Amino acid sequence: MVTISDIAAALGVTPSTVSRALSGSPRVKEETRLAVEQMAAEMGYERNIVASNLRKGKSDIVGVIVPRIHREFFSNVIGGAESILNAAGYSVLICQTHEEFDAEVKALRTMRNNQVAGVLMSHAIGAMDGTHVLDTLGDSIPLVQFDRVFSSLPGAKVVSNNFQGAYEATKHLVSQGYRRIGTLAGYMNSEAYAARLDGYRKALEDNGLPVDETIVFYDTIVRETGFEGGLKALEAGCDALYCAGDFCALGAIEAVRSKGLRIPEDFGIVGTANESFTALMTPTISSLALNPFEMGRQSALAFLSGEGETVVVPMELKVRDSSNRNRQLNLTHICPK
Amino acid sequence: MVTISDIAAALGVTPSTVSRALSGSPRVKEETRLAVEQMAAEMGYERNIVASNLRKGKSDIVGVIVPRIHREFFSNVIGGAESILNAAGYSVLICQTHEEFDAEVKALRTMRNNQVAGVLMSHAIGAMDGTHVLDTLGDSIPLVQFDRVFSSLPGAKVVSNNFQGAYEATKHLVSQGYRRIGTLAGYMNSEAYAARLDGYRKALEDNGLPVDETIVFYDTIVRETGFEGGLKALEAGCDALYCAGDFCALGAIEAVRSKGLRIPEDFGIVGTANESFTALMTPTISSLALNPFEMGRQSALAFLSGEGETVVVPMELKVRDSSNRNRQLNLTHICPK
DNA sequence: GATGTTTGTGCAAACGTTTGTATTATTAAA
DNA sequence: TTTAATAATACAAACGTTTGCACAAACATC
Repeated sequence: MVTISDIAAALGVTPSTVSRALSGSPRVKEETRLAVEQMAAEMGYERNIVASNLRKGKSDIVGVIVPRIHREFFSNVIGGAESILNAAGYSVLICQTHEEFDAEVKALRTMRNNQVAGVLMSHAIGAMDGTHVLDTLGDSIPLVQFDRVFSSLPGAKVVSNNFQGAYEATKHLVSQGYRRIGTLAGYMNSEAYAARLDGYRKALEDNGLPVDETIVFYDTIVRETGFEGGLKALEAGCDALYCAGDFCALGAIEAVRSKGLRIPEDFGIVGTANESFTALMTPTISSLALNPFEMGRQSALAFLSGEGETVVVPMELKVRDSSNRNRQLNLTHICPK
Repeated sequence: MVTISDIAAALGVTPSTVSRALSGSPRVKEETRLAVEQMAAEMGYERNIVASNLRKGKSDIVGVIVPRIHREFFSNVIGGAESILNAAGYSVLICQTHEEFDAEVKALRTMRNNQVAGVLMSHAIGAMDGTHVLDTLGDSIPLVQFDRVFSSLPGAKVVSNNFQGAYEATKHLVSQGYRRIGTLAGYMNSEAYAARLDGYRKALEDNGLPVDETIVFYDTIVRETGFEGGLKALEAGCDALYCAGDFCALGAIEAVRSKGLRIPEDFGIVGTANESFTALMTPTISSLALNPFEMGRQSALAFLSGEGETVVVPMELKVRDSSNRNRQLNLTHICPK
């Protein structure tokens, strides 16, 4: 491995001059810089980042902590963050917590020991509050939280606009002429789900429809509970459902079909998250898209800017066949061109 | 930040003793080790990994380079690798290449500068051979390639058993009574697709069916080309298709349906990759599953073992409704319990 | 031409750890 | 009791970079 000392020796200068030349300090003559740069290229020099980091007490590595890398949402967040960070000269160190508190603490410790320049994280379900973050990370490492955030912690936060999104989704169902719109609401211990429920309620109110608590179905997240929720909604006379997840929306669709009803003519469905399968089903499923890539970008930008503000990333309603009564089913994917 | 010198000072010993005590060297008295450990805990000491790495010339970071983090396959590979590496005390540094050669070189350089303990990688489409890897990485950093490998490069390789997998998939179609089985074969400049085609051919041969080149449809990868391929297969009198991808299988299913035929009664379909949507469609799509998580695990294990062997990860045929003539459609997902 | 100000380099310490060698304390053998 | 062996610790250099300070040369000011 060739070092700055080697370059210095080759040029008859000192390592400090080489260091300054390579880092673009104004304290070296233009001529010297050129000579150094040329020699560095010639000798195939690459700065030893580890040594540099030790000396500077900072690294160009940013830690990202997520519950699970291979969940679509998180891998997209990582992709978004990486796109910004890489361009800014940072690398990304990944840890997953598998939703466990202990693993989250361990991940934070890993980040601190590696002296990362900052940490972007989304908390494990198992983490009840944020005290462990401050304890482990100290206050010298900037923190950015995304999606699952503790407002008690300092630093920037990047979240989805769940209220507004659910409001739009519900309003869309109203605009399509559905009149008894229920919801599969998810778990209320999650802030995100609670906000979606609020948005749903507000949309009904604002559009002159009654808010009927008997057609709010809680704890419906996965396909099976979505199916059950769908059946209950039918019994309760619903003609549409805003679903706080896509898997439960899928279950609900199957429930509606099992009763011989048509979608979207007889029953409308909007899911949430824009999972990739929603665009592939027949009918395609309307979904309120999270924007994980953008959340990743915003998290990275928040880290780079160093400001501690909260960024709200809008959700986007993808109107597809399952809620679109006004036009023919979109069959372009079945019969291309 | 508390250092080993602080601990040493507090105990009236030297930093070297503290270092040895903490790393479990047999050259310190049991009594001293205990005292050091206790003091370290008391003072909240955490080893500075950067300094340690600099001195040792090695780090406990393993680099992973993939074309795109948020592709399902790769994020699962990363998840698998991380599960092994984390347990072994390593952290994972991620770079993506976006399928570009230049980005791959940059990623390799990042890895080298960070003095990673090893690199696990899958090459970008844009990389034509492996010379850049050797040039950039040198021969001191162990390399493990997975999925997209250059056999010319040294080190371990982890690949899927495409030949065997396609063989099994095709044999399965034969066993279900299909007799004119075509294939949507994909791009032949990819080793993986070529191997699948070979496996398909061999299975037909071994089962006494003719290998008919007029029902091998090339360059069919995405949904649209799959739809076209499906139509052509119907015109050619096929009653089944082995598809080298899941998206083209989806297209083929839509083509079959557009002609009013039933699946699997009139026409059988098997896809490849086990994309998550295959289990969610109606009917569910049989698919030849890659095993990305296991490939990640094997890559990490290959790195840890230091051996340069090639590991072949078996593919697994997931028999679902689209090719299963022998039993009723699997409706458990529609009507739970 | 003496004094003050830039400008460009060199010197040397520092970042926190690890590790080969030297030194001391302890024990065993003669 | 002396000597040899061993055990435990101290010493000091190293890893490669960065950076405050010192220093010299070049230039400007009066």
